[in-house]
Amino acid sequence: MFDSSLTHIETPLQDVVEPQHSVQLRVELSQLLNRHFLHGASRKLPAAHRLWSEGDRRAQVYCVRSGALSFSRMLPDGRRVVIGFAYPGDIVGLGSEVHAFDADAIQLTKLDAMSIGAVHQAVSADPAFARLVQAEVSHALSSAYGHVIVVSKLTATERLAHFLVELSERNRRRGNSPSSVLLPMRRADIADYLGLTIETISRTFTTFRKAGLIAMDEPSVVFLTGLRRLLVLASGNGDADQPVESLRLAA
Amino acid sequence: MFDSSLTHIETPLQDVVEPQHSVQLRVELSQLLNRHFLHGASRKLPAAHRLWSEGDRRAQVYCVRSGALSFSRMLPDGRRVVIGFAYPGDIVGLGSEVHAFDADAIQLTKLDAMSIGAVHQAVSADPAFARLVQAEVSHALSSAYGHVIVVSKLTATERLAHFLVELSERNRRRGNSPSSVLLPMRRADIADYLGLTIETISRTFTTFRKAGLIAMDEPSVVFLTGLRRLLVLASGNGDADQPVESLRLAA
DNA sequence: CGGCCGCTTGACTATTATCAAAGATGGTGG
DNA sequence: CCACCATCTTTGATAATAGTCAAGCGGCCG
Repeated sequence: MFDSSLTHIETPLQDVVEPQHSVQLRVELSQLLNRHFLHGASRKLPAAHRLWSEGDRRAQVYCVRSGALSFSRMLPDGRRVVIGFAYPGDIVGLGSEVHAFDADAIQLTKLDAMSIGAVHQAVSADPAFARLVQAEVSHALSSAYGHVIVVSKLTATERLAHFLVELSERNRRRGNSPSSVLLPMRRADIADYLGLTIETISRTFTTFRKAGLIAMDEPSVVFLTGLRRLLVLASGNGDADQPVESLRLAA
Repeated sequence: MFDSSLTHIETPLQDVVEPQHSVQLRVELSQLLNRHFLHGASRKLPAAHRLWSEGDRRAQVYCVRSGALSFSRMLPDGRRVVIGFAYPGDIVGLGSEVHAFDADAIQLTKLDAMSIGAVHQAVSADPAFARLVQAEVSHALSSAYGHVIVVSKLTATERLAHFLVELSERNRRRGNSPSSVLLPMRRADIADYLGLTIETISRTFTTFRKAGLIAMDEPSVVFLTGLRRLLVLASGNGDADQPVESLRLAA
């Protein structure tokens, strides 16, 4: 039981952010979360409020019920790096005893909390929950690796395409439409997540819009009208294909 | 035992690549490795040879005895991303059932192998080994997070400083001198690791040399003559201090 | 000895950051 | 209820960092 728990770590096929929960695991998920988190304390965190700070000792593990969180870190000179986001259904606070990043609500966010002790108990008592926990840790690892690729080699265009595809994939896995995504975070968060500036983010959105890849009425709702081409961009197919060609022409 | 194993994950204080093995853990380490890896098959991998490829199913877990490995991934258009390196004492192959990256020897590398089954057994039988495994996974996670920061926000100068400091810290933890580092990998590997080009790496080395931060006789041996200033650069203290000032003047 | 590979350096280009300012949007107080 | 203010987003002009293209140097191995 123990042996398999640590080593039986499933890795996503691609540099995708979401855990590739198999269908069965996905089915189990809501029951599991309810079983273990419902009896924990519930918490409501207003937008821009901090759940924990870098250096804090972890006291609770949370399940995001609604809203969204950002994980970020401040460099000494004020530059900020956003490591990732958490959305409803995600379990956050696993992986380290001392938090390595700040966690902030980017919207009004509802969380269910479990104490560390309760997590320990649940892990030993419930193999399915143990798998869930391990899947979350594994997911975090492959997500981080994927993100390294995105920020170290992709162009601004490719990074934003990747970001949108990431959210689209998440929607699809959740049974929602993959052809539109909600952006609960501000442009600054996206910029700091992708290693770019808000101006570049904004300009790239405009480029995408003019190229017919997306449509936006409000900044926080994006319709992926050219999902196929976005996918090509997101995977880093550089200059090999025509989609980029047409994009350059349109830009 | 099981409960603590997954959640009792120690995280490095900083965005450093090496696990912050406490003194006691470090002391245990050699015994542990010998106990569990000595009876496994030993393997000698020539430079530039591949240990595993992306997509391969994991069959073995290895302990690096000598030499060095690189973990990398190829983008569709030929761009390469180096995710990290492994040096003697590192345990590699944990964390996912299907390898997410290629593993290549960058030197003649000696490895001791354990089958997955043996790892499972050892984890359940030996709590200390379980801690070691969990420390490696935890280390990989925080290492990946730290690397995201490096490649997403730091300048070329800061990235290379960070890289050198990383290796210096490793030396110090191992009881070796922190004031010089060996670079077993080629410039191309460093470039792909830091998200830069070989030309930029080379130029930055030259800048460091002219600024008195380092000294080099051969490309693979670097004396960190200005370790203090390198540390400041590595932490991303941007333009706040004088070290960068003097560096700009010297460049 | 010669060719190959890796490192360094130079000239130029290009992508993205920076600086600046003008619309939107949303919330608050008069 | 409307006006004002703050905040966020978009757009424009310019600058800087790193990339690209190209060539020369040096060591190592056949």
